[in-house]
Amino acid sequence: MNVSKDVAGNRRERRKEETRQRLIEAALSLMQEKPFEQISVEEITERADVAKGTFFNYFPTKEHLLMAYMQEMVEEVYEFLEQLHPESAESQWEVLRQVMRVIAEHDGRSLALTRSMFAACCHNDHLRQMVASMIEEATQHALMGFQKGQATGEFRQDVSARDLAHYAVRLYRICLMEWIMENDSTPLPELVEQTLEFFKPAFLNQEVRK
Amino acid sequence: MNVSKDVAGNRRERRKEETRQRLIEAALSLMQEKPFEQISVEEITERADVAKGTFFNYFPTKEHLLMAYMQEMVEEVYEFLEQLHPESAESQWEVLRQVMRVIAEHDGRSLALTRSMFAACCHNDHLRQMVASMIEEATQHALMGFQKGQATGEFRQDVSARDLAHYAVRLYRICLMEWIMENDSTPLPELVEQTLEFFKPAFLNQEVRK
Amino acid sequence: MNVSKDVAGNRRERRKEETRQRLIEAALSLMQEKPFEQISVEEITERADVAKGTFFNYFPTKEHLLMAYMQEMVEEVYEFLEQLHPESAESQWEVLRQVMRVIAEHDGRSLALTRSMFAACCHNDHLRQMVASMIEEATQHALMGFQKGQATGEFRQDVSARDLAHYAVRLYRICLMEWIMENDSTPLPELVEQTLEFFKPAFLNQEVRK
Amino acid sequence: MNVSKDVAGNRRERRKEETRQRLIEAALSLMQEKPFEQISVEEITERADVAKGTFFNYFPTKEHLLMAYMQEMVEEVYEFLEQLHPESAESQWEVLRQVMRVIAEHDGRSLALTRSMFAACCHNDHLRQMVASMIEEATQHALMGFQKGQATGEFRQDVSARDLAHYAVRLYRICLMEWIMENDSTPLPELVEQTLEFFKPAFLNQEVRK
DNA sequence: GATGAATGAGAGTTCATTCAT
DNA sequence: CATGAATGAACTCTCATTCAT
Repeated sequence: MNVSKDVAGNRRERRKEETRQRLIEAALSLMQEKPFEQISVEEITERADVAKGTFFNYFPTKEHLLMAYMQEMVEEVYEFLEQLHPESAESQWEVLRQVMRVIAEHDGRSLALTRSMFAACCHNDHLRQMVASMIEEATQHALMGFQKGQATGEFRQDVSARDLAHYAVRLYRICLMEWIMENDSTPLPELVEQTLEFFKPAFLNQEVRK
Repeated sequence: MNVSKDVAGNRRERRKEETRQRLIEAALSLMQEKPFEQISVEEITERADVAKGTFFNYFPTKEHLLMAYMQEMVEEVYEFLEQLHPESAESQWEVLRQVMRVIAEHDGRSLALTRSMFAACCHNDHLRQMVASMIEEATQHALMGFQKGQATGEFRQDVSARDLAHYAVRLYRICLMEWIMENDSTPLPELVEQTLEFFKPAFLNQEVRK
Repeated sequence: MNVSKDVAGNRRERRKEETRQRLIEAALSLMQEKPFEQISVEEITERADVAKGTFFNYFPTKEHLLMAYMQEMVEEVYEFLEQLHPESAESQWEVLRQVMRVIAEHDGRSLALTRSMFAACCHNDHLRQMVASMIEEATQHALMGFQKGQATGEFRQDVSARDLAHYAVRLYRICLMEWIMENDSTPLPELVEQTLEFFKPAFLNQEVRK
Repeated sequence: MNVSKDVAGNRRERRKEETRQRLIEAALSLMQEKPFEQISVEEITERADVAKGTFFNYFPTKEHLLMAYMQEMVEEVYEFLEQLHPESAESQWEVLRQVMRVIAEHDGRSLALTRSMFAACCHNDHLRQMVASMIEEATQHALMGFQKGQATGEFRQDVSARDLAHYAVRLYRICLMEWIMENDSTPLPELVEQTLEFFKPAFLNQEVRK
């Protein structure tokens, strides 16, 4: 009986989690079409194929869905960063480039969604905070690479590794922004590639720098 | 009678223009408090001290006000750029820095407003187009400086002046974005200063670059 | 031109007042059918034959309608009391009886409405306050009668005229309550008549009784 | 096995009754905070620490809980009245006063709850019926006292004992109503005391008065 | 051109009730 | 019998826009 109860409980929980995901995905899919604020709860539930009221069993407020999604994204990013094992690489710059490319490929899949999230961040302190912590995490991670690179003389040494990491992350973000602001976009990964290439001199050691 | 009519017509036109400005300013002032979409026409007209219906005598749609304002901004920027006479300067990099500082001081006055405009751009193709043309204009302008700087050997020559200009403008925009995304912001001009300083090596000529 | 404007303004104002009254009356008519809380704004506007949104041009909240109505009632009662000229009467008790009868006839027209107002008062401090001030006003008015009656020896003198007035008003209210709580009601005026008759000894001077 | 079944059955029944009581008490406790209609089933079940669905195993409808509670109150009052043995008293008026005081002390404990019940009665025929039967019961009981009192000459004899009882009960109810309608209430027992004192002459035999 | 009352679609949210587990 | 996820009708309130004055 315990067992059957557990199993049943699990099924229920699974179903619950599934509905939650359905709601989030419905919202994401709609955000490809228009900004979050213009999406009604009803549209979301319709696309998720649940009743309108069900929405509020999962998210006390429409806004909470966005934050829940962002939370998932944050966790995903953390996991991704943890799985990286860049020690094996010969050039840290190369590592940076490759990591950024992977992220760019991920982010680059949906222009509309990224725009929606961006706009949402403009108006929402919580969301901004979450993004900030994601960025901090990424910066921390990059920091290690830059420290190694500074040690080997690959990177410039007249600024702190922290600053290098910081500006590297910014570089990625400018690409993201550039991308969502253009009407006829180059694919994000390319944009990143070009931008990195251009700004490389600001990171690498120049033999003759005094 | 012709004359008096003209005079009357002028007064009328002046008043009309004045009301228009009052509406725009009311909207801007409200955008310091909350995003554009959360501002109602009634709030705007109330602050502008006109009747609700009057709004639609000036802007066919709430959204048109935003575009009208952006149009004004564009024109303002154009005027500003035309008034610059940077030929007299000895270092083009210095010119760039000073121009950016002036712009940053201008933009830096209202965080909330800038956020609002940013978010609006995310959702509005027209607005984005306007911003794009502003940026293009700015890039054009910067181009001249970089051409001179390349000629004197001040700037790197392994990339086109166009690219230099392009990335310089991007650099400004990343600062803008960074600024609106932080919750506890450094003043925009400082941010610009620091960022420029960091990325300087990506623009300047390095004696020993092969 | 001034004149025509004024006339137009007046027409507008008249229409506005008319709509307001229509809304109030629609609400009252619905309150004969069910308690206020169970009436939706839509029902009210439908019966008043205006659009749903119009309601909120007149009352910021559904509740405000009730208070507006109560305000009107209060003013009506004040006016009524002012118009009374009971000085001419020979017996103050008779005056009291007649006044109560008039009021009872007025209140007695709608059982359901009175119930609704009563219930609303239970939950609403503002409403209660208004009722309280109405009652105070009525008490003040009754006070004068009782003072005269005490002077002529018609009323008992071992309690203050204030108390006499106070309890007289209470007596009316108990009838009102009794009336709304019965399922098969005697008409309110009769109820008042009987009740007054029964409690007369508590007001009149003893000596007079045989 | 029969036995164990019975025992188990008893336990089950005890638990069932207990849950029922918990639900009722939870509702009552909430009614101290806001009117019944504004209380959701979920709030009740939460406070009773059972699942939402459980509620409907005990009461087919939210409203039924109120009636169930009222039923309990009715029975309680019946029991209370039965336990009274007022024969021993010398003055029936004194008996009346003391009984009313006891009831007033009971009712006087929760203003908000009393208001809630009152309002509920306004809208609910069943509830009103129950109250009516409670009142009838009380009146019946009072009747005996008044008969005795009339026999001894304590009470006036120009009206029926039935009427005396009737108006005595009304007197209590007016106090109750007065109490819930005031914003700054005198304690109910005091109110009752004062009111009884004032209206005494309407009950007692005249000759007896000094 | 200015006014502001009227409009009505639509928003987010609540909640009594049902029912599969 | 307990559970709590699902339901969907109903709610109050907002607001861009229209239009008669």
